[in-house]
Amino acid sequence: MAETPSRSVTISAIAAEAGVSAPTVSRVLNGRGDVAPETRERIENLLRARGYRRRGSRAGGERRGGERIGLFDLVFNDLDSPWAVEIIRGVEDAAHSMGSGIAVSAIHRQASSTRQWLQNVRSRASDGAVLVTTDLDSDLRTELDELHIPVVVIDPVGLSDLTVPTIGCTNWAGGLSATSHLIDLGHRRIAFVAGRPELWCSRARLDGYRAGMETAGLDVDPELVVPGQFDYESGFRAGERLFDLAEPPTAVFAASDQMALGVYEALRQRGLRVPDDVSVVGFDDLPQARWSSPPLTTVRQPLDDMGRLAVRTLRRLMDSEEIESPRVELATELVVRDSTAPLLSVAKK
Amino acid sequence: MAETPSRSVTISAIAAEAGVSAPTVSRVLNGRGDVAPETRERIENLLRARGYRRRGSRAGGERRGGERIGLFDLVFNDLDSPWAVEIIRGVEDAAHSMGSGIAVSAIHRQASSTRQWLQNVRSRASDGAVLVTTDLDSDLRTELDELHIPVVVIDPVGLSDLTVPTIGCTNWAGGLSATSHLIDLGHRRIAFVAGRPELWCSRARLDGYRAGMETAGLDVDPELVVPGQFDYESGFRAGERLFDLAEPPTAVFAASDQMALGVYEALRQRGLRVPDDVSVVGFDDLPQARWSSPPLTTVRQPLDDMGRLAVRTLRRLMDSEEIESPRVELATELVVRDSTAPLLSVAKK
DNA sequence: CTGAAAGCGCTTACAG
DNA sequence: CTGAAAGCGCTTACAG
Repeated sequence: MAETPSRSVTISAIAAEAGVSAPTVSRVLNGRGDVAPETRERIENLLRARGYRRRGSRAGGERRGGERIGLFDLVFNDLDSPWAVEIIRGVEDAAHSMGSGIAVSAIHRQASSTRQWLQNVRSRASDGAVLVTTDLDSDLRTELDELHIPVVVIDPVGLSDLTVPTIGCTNWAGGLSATSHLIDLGHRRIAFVAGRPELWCSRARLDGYRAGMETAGLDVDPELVVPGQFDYESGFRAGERLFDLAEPPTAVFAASDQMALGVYEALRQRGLRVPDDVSVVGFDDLPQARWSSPPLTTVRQPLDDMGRLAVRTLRRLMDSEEIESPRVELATELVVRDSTAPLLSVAKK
Repeated sequence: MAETPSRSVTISAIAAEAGVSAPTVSRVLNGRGDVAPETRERIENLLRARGYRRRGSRAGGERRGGERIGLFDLVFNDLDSPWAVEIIRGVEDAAHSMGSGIAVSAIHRQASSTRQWLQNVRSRASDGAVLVTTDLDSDLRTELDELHIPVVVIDPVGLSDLTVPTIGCTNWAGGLSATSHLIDLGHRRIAFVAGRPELWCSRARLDGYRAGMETAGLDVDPELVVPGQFDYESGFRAGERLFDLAEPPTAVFAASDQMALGVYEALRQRGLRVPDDVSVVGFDDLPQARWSSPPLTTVRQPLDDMGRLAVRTLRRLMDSEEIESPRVELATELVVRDSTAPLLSVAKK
């Protein structure tokens, strides 16, 4: 857990601890050349370990509650995630309404770049960071700890073992509601297109699907559970596979909107119509779900609310208030549009 | 034009000019209570006019080239623009590669909020701002000038009279290429769904369409030019109108992807198929163009490159280098996917 | 490569 | 409501 640095982690404090003078520490901080390598390293370590942050001439009495910069970091693995804007909107909105700004960045792939990025984050000394990431390796964790700012992870994907507060959504319940909706419409042969198998959310959505089927007394035909990777392409291939089956499904529940749209395309190429011939349900409720043809019935992940909650949690952490729970899951909600319809000729096995 | 503030706009300089002592200016800056209203106002005006920025104890010699904070502001009117992520990605990428971060914000609707937002921007004292906006009223312009930082406007929409550098794309040429593509496929009755009429880009795209038609010796049937607002809904209504015509078009060129997807839906509801029955072309190349069913042929606006260019331009402005031109337009490019097909039975009037 | 000294920009008690 | 004084955190010549 990143501890808020006890105030007065000043240059002279560091200098004293390192057994050098303040000017030397200053030189290290400003990347000046003339410092002995060992001295430099010793000081750098101390700087990181103590969570030193530039504070200019905030002299005299301390600002209560630790000084605020009015800036949060919002960090993505990659900015081309389809979720990105939704989350940015929520985070920006919450930050804005408490008078703060947000610095958005992406950890680009190369390791060198990560280092540079951390350097940036450190130098802008924001009040806290919201991470949106599927894999948070332990190196990065350590580095983040050394920033000594509160961190909250938004995790639409379901991470397992984190010591940071994380915000997710109810994947299992979402899977269940999508499946029940299709069953209520009379469907019996319902396929499931899974997400990336290494992520917990994929498993939770699958289990929700199974629970829905079993509760309705329906067997899950293993042929109808096909793998996917959350992206359009894998949804398309899953669709091809399902509708080349001898006995194809009458409804498909895809674990992401992108895959659902891939299924659309596979159906279109086979001359099958949504929802007349096949019902399709997605998961996420990305903006394009509303603009697809037909508009997609899907399980909404409240990404903007998750962003807002992340900022509020950060705020509480900054104020050293108690957090109720290290992991909070917001409710998903089934949004019924036009891609699902009652099964006309109830084709039972 | 925002002038880079001559260095040493210090608290004491302001104090001298206002005829008060430094502590008084300090009090104003920190929103302390005990300052006479007139004094406060006088000082505030001076602060803004001189472009005062907190500088902590950057003592002695000046950092050459004006000190860098390593942060750019990226400002949207609203974060729910479908362009937002693309631009964010480009700007983040360019900023990242020059070791800077980006602060993303939205000017929320209320006037009070704008004030608060400006306050934020001012206090984070970024190195420059990229604005993405369709209407930049003159009040906001003045305020921005008073920030004394370089500003570049990304304007996918075609503003008219600005004294700031703006970056756009070749709307007219894009309209022409889309239209020519359809004509090359044998289409003759080609409809155009226009964008928001008050924006220049709408006019440029329309003119490109007209130019394409006339060059091919085709008359533009006024019935086939229908109004739109760039959004999905208006595209849908335009589609309904076009295909309720006695003699409907065989191809539609919509001035935005969102409207093109609306046209898809109108066609679907009428049992018409894309591209078998009707060819459709969009404009923008948003991510969802690739994931629609069928994947949409569209005119690509290089939004990410526009973002990158904006940052590079800002950089040059910061270094007081010359800018080639106050307005640069990047090339659009026709991306052919599966929503356009040759007209089988050449139906000539 | 390092420190003692001087100095900058800013802020906070403390008077009035 | 305001200023003179003291002081903080940091940095830059300047010696050695």
